[in-house]
Amino acid sequence: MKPNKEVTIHDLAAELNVAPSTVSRALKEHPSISKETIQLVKKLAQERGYRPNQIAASLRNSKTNTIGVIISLINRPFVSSLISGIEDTARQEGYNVLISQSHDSYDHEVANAKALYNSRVSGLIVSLATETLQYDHFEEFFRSNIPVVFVDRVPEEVASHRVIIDNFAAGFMATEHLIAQGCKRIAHFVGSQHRNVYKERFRGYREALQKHHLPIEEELMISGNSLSLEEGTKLANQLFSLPNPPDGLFCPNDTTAISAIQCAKKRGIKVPEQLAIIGFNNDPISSIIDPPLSTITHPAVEMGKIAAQQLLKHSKHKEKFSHETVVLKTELLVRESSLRTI
Amino acid sequence: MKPNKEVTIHDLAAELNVAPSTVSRALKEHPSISKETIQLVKKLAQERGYRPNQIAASLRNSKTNTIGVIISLINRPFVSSLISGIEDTARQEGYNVLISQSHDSYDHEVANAKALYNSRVSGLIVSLATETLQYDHFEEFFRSNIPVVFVDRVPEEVASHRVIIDNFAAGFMATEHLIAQGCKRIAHFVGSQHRNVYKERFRGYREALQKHHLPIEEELMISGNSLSLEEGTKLANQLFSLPNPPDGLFCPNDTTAISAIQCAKKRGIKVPEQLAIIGFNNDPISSIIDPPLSTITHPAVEMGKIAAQQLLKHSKHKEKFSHETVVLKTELLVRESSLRTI
DNA sequence: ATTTTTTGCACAATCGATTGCGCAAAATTT
DNA sequence: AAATTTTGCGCAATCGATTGTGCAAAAAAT
Repeated sequence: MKPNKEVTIHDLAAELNVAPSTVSRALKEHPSISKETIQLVKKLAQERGYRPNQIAASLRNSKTNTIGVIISLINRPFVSSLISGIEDTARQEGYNVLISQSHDSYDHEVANAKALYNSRVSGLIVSLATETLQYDHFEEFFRSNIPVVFVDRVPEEVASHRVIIDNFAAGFMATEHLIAQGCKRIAHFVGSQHRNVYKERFRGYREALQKHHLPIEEELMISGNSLSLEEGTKLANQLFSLPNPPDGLFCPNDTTAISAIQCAKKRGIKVPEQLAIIGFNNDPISSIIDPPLSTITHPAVEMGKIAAQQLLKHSKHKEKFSHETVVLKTELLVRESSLRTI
Repeated sequence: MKPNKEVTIHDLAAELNVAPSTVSRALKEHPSISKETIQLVKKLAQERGYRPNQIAASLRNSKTNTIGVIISLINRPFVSSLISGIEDTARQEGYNVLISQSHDSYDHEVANAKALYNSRVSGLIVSLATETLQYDHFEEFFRSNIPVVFVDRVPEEVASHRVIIDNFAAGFMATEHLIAQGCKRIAHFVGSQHRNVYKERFRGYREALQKHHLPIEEELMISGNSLSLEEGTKLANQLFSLPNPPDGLFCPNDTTAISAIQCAKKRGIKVPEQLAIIGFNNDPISSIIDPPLSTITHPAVEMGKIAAQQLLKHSKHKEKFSHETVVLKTELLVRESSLRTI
């Protein structure tokens, strides 16, 4: 057995005294090839350990059977679950998944988009970087008719395929829950207003307050950026130092909610008695912390699956420009951090 | 501007009245092309928005500049961090990263290996599935001289490139720490003995006991499989139901340690006073739980980086068969769950 | 038995970049 | 001025699979 040498359709063709084109068609069971020839070719292919060269096929077809993914950072619970969903679905359909991290930087995102475009991906799934405000780097995909599906963090200005949740409704629901628990002064960590997710959650928060005739107070809306554990601690300290501290807190992610709980503990603020807290995402950690964190479920794996399905549908059937938006359900998950026995 | 039509070196060549080969060489600053021509070509390439077609280059070179990755499941903290490290390093060098999940199933792993092989990846990074006991599916990579680097969960029987930690030393260290805290009956959740990581941690545990003349008791070594949160709860309950329960517990991952802490809490077992617990991995969750979990640090991101570096080194220089094993440092991270004030 | 249709396959171009070989013009040496 | 070397670039094959076109043999229709 020669090493380093792959069997090609030419080898098979030569051995069977047929043309390479016949072998190619036989392997695909093309109707213009007789059953006997098909059997023969397939048998020999099996014996010789023939493996189709995807690269050659990709070149010929200008199609790679590869999905490109651009996300912020893989090692975040939501993101890794999203990718997990994408990968499972794509691989079942025989597609490969190429991933790239933007690290929430616009420049990285642009560079990754270019790289994936050059790699001739069949489609692209994107969850935008926090920084991203313009979307020119996706234009060439649109022009080349390569489907792009945005997930979770989507552009508001661009007509596109989307898989999202109703962040407004979720924010509203979370806030209303705190109100129902008797909270009168409800604070919010305000995420980057560039991104739909934080913007909408914030809007939901404000409208819930309005609906229930609670005042909207500037000092209770503290702006963050990365919404990391560290930043969460900073924001929480800021909040708890107010002369008139809040009795409820809606965090736009679980990470900062965790920070808030820990910070509250240190200061001797009782959760949920003195301060009811609710997060967002249902990260694994939210069920572990003490007290367990109330949160909004976020169907990450399912989002990934659906995004991949959308992409494959458009990639295969070349349906053009029926920009669909899929909105997935979220649920209020009440745990102890917000549950008062009134 | 025509849509759907990519600029090729032929287009550039035609416009400049030179041969495509000249364009190709000019773009690579090949010495046999004059400086002026290089300038000319590069300028036009820029203007026309030329993008090299990786596919065509890959076909010609039988090289894809793509790294394949096979891991168990992306949405685990250790794994996603590992991939993050791989991706960062690879992309800096202009490589793409193709990921696939084995879901800890041997069959999936084999299928993914085949798929990645057919995609002609330039190299492969693998962390083995729990189930995997034979390694034939990597043979074709070896034969084709495609570098394979095993990370963390590596085969013991196959000569290969490896990036690992010293699981034995870590297990020993963890156990000795519990002994130093005054524990006399130290339990261990025994992971799958197919995998080096759990096997070695277990061995470290036993040898530490021996060194300090503590009895090795069968009933304190409880075997798990998935080592999931759910399984952890089961194992913990089993352990705590012993007539003579342990006063120390070394878990081979943080997940089961978390389960154990929660289970202990429910039963009113005080951690660390009655039961000192130490985990493994330093998952984010370990610092959040109450009491904070002592653990062994596991340099996931760095492992990914080094694995990618190893791979790229071998991929580029085609160095053959100098199977290196890189062993990374781990540290004992003492938090409250094991810290007794003796 | 001849014409028409169908069947089964071969030929050759194509996808786009790469590279060994070779040739002519320019530069250098004698 | 002639011989030699160097410089700069073109030609054409190659990587492996795909596919439109065409042609001969077999099958069907007249």
